[in-house]
Amino acid sequence: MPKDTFFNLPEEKRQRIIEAAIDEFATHPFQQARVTAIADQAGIAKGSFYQYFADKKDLYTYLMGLMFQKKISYLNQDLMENRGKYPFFQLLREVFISGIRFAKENPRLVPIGMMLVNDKQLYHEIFGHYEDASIEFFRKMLEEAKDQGEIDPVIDPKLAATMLIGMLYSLTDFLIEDGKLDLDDMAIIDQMLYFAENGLKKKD
Amino acid sequence: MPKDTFFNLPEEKRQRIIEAAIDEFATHPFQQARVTAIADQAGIAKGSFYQYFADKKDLYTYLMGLMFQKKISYLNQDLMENRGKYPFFQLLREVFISGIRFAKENPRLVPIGMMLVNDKQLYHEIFGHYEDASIEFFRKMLEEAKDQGEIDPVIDPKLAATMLIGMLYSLTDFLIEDGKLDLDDMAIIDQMLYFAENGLKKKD
Amino acid sequence: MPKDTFFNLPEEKRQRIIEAAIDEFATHPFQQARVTAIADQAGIAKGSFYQYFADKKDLYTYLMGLMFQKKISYLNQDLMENRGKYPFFQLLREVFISGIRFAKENPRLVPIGMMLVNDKQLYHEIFGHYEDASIEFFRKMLEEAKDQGEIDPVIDPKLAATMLIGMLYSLTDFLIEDGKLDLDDMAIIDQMLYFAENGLKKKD
Amino acid sequence: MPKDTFFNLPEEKRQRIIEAAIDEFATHPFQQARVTAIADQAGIAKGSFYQYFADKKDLYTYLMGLMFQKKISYLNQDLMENRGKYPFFQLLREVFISGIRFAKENPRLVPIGMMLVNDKQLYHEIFGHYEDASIEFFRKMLEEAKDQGEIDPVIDPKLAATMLIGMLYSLTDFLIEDGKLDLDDMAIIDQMLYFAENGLKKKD
DNA sequence: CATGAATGAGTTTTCATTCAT
DNA sequence: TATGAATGAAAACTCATTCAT
Repeated sequence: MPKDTFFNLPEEKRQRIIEAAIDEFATHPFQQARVTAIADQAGIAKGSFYQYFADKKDLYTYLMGLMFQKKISYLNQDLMENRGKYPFFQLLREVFISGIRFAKENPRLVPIGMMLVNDKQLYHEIFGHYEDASIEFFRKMLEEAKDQGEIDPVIDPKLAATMLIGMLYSLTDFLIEDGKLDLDDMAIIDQMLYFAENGLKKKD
Repeated sequence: MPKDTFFNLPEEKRQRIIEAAIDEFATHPFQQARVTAIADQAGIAKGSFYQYFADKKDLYTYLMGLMFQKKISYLNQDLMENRGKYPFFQLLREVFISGIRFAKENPRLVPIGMMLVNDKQLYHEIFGHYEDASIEFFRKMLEEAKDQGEIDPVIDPKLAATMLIGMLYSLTDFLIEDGKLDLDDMAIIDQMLYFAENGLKKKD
Repeated sequence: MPKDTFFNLPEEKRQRIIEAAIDEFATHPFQQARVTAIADQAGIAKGSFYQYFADKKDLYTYLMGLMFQKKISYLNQDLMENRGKYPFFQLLREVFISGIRFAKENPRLVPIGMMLVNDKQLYHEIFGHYEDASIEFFRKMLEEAKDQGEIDPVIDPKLAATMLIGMLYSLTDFLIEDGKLDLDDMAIIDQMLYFAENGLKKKD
Repeated sequence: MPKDTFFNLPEEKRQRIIEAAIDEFATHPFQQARVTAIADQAGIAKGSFYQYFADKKDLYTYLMGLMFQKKISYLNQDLMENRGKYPFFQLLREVFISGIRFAKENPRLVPIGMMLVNDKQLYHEIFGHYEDASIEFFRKMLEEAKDQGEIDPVIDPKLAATMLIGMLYSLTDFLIEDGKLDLDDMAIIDQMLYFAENGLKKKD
């Protein structure tokens, strides 16, 4: 956790530091990211950095927390809280939409997340050793949908969750590099859903 | 490219160096990987390293080339060369099988690939700016299959290629961490194929 | 010297600062001692510290003065003022007793003194270049005792003073680490005196 | 332990480094001593320092080892090995002589030892937690002499050992600062011995 | 070819002290 | 007077690369 001094800072300065940190972490993996670059970019003294944060990881962890919250905030809360009442594929659409909106509106955050996912060591230091949260999230949804008879009974929920996550990651990564896909966002979501729905739904 | 001196080395020594490099790059992202560690592990002098390679990246690039070739070598050559003659989903099964076999038999190579994919900067320095090869490969296969009427006409080949790649990546990553999935390799491939086939095939 | 602001402080706050300083200097040599730790421990703002003291050394010097006074205060004043009237070895006993009582009752002050004695540079900056006061004190006492015929005439007073000081230092250092000696304080003093007396007194 | 690279260095360079280290550690407590100063003084690059030693403590520990050996080497080996055959006070004289010769001939080493003795933490990290070696050494000698009837039975060996050490330390410290004592070395030893002998020997 | 010592730029982190409010 | 944010000069340590032998 950042120190009190950080939270006592004027909003504007705090933002400058956060933006500078995002810039650095979006372009360098954690170990390569330089405190000096962040301080310079934010226009603060190197020493000040350590008035606000215990060390590089402290800032990084804080940032990951913010990112996580932000990502969550893109999900339609009503749908998530009452997910029992909605059909699975509507929920899935909702999740796809929020994931892609998040990526589009926060393109610099995507590579940070990607790098973290790839640095298993760091990931566990920050989020502990419980199972990858997103996979768990999808797995549960699939399990419930299977019980409701919406999903093909031969499908293994964990495997399917892993595949859905993979699709989503790969796609958002692809999306934020300009011009890699000609389709507009809605078309992409429709195709993903079409693919997933036909792939997973119960055959009659 | 490594220098001639490297290729003049006795096979055994060359292998030792390559193995040492794989060890280091499998456990550290490129920038973090230490030339010293590789030299020590290979039992050569640090100075010798620079007799064989221009610098760290030279070795890394060479390694990526070897890896690429090895990966290719897992594909059934007959199938690939005559791919016009086989149905798409049989080809896809073949690719899935080879991908998973490669990952299972070369688990240290998987994280190296993952890390590289994540370091866009480095990736482009090494493979240039042409499109991601694997996506291109799948896209073409899908394109042809679409022409043959095997694939649902509403499917966008590039998008579908991206999704298939994503699934495969996510899964191999998952696979090499022991115990993350209870299914055996064949069951995994069957499920992936079942999912992909239902998701992509032409509906009647 | 501390600034006026320090002496205008309410007694209680002044004490808190002094205690905090003792804590810090007892556990860290001067250079290692941190102003921040003292301020934190005393519950004052870092800036306030510099309202009270010119710098770290200012506080340290002040503390050494207090310590010196306190040490003196353990000496039986009557005996010291009229030391001409008492036999040397009674005075010596008195000094030993006061030295050990001081160490026992102010264990945190002992290491501070030890560290200072060991940092010649700092010692001279604080106490100037006049001869070590304690040695001088003993030397004079011995000189007088020699004139009175209590001390063996072959004894060199300055050398003997140095040896007595050495014994006393070494012992107090030893004493404050629990369990290093099984004897009780009085037995220790008796032995020291027995040793010193036989070593120094005039033989007949 | 220094790395092999250090021992492979030409004698002359190794000496330069050792001398530079002694200079730095003689004038600064361990924490205050600067690697940069040592490297500069020795005329080597900062990076080279870390080719030779794991870190600052590595060099320091090595130095303490050298110092210890050197100190031992000043003792008359015959006397020490056959100490059962010699009277206690002759042995003591021998130890005093060697201690003072060592200090006189290696004046820069004395403050290093003093500082180490005063940094309990560091001392234990380097020499482990066994009892202070010099005190033990004297204690045993006294014990044996007591059994031989050379020492006054009321004397506590451990306490006496501590006092002897204290005298010796205090004196060597005093000695190396020029002009602090007018006596020549032999006179000093004679006085110390005269003092100790009268203080400790069995009264008839 | 092989060796391994030498280099120094670059990185994180610490902390006494200053200064604006 | 009190505060606590800001500063920057150090310090330890790392490592790719060069170079003399």
